[in-house]
Amino acid sequence: MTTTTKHLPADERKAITVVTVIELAGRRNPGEITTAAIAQQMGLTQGALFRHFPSKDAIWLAVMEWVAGQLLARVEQGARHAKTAFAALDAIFTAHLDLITTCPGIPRILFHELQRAEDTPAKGVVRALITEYRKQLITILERGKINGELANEINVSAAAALFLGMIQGLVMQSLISGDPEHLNRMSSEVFTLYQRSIRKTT
Amino acid sequence: MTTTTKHLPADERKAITVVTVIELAGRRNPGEITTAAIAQQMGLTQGALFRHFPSKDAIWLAVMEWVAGQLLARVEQGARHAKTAFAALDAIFTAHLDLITTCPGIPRILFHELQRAEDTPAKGVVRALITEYRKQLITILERGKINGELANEINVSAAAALFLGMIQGLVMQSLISGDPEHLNRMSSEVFTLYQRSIRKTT
DNA sequence: TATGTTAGTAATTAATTACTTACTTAAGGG
DNA sequence: CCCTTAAGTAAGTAATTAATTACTAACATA
Repeated sequence: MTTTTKHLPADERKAITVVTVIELAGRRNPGEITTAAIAQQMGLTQGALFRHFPSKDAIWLAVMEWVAGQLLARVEQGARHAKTAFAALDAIFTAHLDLITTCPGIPRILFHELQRAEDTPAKGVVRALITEYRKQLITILERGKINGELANEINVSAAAALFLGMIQGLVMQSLISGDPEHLNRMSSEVFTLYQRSIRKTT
Repeated sequence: MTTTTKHLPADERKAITVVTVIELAGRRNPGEITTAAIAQQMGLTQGALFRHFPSKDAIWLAVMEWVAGQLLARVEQGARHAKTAFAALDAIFTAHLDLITTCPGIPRILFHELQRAEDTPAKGVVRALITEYRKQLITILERGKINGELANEINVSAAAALFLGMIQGLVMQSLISGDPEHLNRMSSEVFTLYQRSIRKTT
């Protein structure tokens, strides 16, 4: 029996808050997620949230840190356990899309935070996330050049940008079609094209 | 002398409203643009806006129609005056980035509208825009296959998705870096990669 | 010039929002 | 077993927002 007590330790409550926000972001505009909506989804009163977070921005910060952690962990694991550069890129691509498929709210949250005009701490976390992601990609791409997998003339910075754009494009397409299955159907075809764009042509 | 009277004909006032919103979206989060802010930027009182638009959503609808018109006009022109498929894609790519550079608010507006949960009329316009854009791209790509410019084995639907993703990726990168110049520096390098992804390898 | 219409103002309204406060309840260690 | 304290409730508050209202100035034209 899961003793569903009302009072939870702070750490646990914080963790639940984060996943609740991500779940809500999968269904509605992140900018329109109110503290009242978060609380209701958790079966809590609105005021209770402010026992654990000093402000709404603090909630967003916690969410971003969780997302960044999840995504970077997958990227790093993909980068580590792969022999070739292509295998590494494929692993990262798959892991990234897998995360997005399980948590459709994540790309929406990231987009929304980047749109904000103010330089919030949460935005800083997103910026750091993308910067680190790019760095990992560039390392892999340069390794691929040395291996002879990739053409020497390609611009690795552009190749990293295209990699991220490829994922974004897939996300946008599924946002438009409203069909999350769209993502899985298209992804392998698009990745094939990406490989063509950087591979060495013998 | 440009008689800067206060009273303007409705059509003119509507047009000014649209460009004002786009200009504001370049500097702040589209979701946080209030009717008061729009009015202030136009040198008008807030209530006056509702003489010309029945609701705020109607303002967004007008903005989307204007954006869609601008973008599709450029796409179609790019498609028309080009001899080869690659030339057409290049023309569209350049025209699209040019529009974004002059009006940085446009991609932000489109992203924001796609994020919204409700199915607003404005969102419908965006959906139609992207659908038509994709259709044009696919036509060009298929023509390219027949020409022998493109490899026969490529998936044109995926190639269209990658084209849009490429632009999105560039926009996102410049959102992150906060540097609009970043876009121009990177764009040609990324487009080179895109060409590699679809061209026939002899 | 008289008259009807369009476009404007200034003030107000109802709803919503993040955040606060005063009080209550449940945990759990000495 | 009690008592401190962390966690939760319920009812606020001040600020902001889209939309409305009653009124006025500018324009068109017969």
